[in-house]
Amino acid sequence: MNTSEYILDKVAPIFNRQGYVGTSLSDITNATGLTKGAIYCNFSNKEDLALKAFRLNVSLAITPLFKLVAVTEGSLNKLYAITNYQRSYYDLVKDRGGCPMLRVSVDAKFNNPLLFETAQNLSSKFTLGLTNIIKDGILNNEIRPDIDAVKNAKIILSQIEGSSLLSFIHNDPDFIISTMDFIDFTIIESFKKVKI
Amino acid sequence: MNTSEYILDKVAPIFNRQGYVGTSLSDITNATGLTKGAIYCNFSNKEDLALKAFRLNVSLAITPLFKLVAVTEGSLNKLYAITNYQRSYYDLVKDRGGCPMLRVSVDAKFNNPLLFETAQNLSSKFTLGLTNIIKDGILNNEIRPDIDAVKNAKIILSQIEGSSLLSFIHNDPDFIISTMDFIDFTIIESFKKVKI
DNA sequence: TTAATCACATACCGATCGGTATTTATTACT
DNA sequence: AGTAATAAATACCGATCGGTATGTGATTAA
Repeated sequence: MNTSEYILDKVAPIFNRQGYVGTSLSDITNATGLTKGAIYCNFSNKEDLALKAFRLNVSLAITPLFKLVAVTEGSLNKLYAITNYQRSYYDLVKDRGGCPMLRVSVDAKFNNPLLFETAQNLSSKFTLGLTNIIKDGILNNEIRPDIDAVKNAKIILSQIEGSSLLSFIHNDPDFIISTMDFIDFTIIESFKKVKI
Repeated sequence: MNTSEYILDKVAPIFNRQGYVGTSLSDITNATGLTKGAIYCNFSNKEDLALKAFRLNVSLAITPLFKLVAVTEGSLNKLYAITNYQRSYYDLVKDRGGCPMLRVSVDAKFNNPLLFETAQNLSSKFTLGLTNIIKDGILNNEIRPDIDAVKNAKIILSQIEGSSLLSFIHNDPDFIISTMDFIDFTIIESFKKVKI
């Protein structure tokens, strides 16, 4: 691990907990044990560091889910893989300040366009991914053809992000657990074709 | 409207858009046209101002919903009143920076315990309110007795907050609309007793 | 009429902000 | 061994931060 990676490793959770404006250069030098000279030798400025820290947080919290979905066969199985991944999401991110996409979306919308756009794109990718899973399921006769893929993708992602937020607010993973159970037993169940 | 109210009126949307640390005293003096002397004559410090600004944001965005629910008769009607209120929520808060409960929860958790606790209590009140609506519905024979009130309250609130966030991220009120339709036609519908 | 009070403005405080120029130590190459 | 390149430390910059002490003009009460 080189110095840049070391800095990101130490700093990424801080950015996610305290936000972009809430994290100062002295927070960063304290956490790394390095000086400002070292920081600015490895990153062009604070925004550059924040952006790469966000990418690291995403690669730890969300990218594994995308990879898991990619290697899972079948639309219904992909959906179950998502809810299953989310069940352990609270433990995964609780010490890092919760869901990075959520944090940056709220934090950066009105004062860091570049950072916000990155989070926005990630959210779009998530929505589109869900939509395509459902559409593919319809094409492959796994999912009823009368299911609205876009609508249901929006509903499911809303539940994922909302339950993540509320578990985070109340230190209660049951918001996620209950919501994922609901997605499994009610939403995904309603996707299934009636057996003849 | 006295000076304190005038300041809060001007400053509350800024706090909600930029967050607590993201809003400086000069932002405040610029927005109000007043000087620091006037601000500190009306509020003891920045945290005091932020807390009261949060309360104002809540009183404009969320309190009306609580009042609407209070004057609505019947558990199912109360639930429909909530989803109906949410349908116009995006327009209600879009210029003010989104849902204040969501904003402060994310923003204040690790650097402003007092502010965070206020948001946390509000969220608890919301969860408890939903739970009691469902419980009352069961007692009054409006809702099936096998419905888990706490679980469903958590699920519904997750959907409300999550869809609000995503509409806010994508400037697309349809996240809220689709999710509220889903709550109406699937969740609340499943609460209803089967007609004999 | 004058003294006290009040609300806000002005002027100032030390601390910290993000960022940079310079110096120093280490490594790599010839 | 000597030199160039690199990486981090040091020292410093102006601007801004939240907060306060003092000044001032209007209002009120005696």
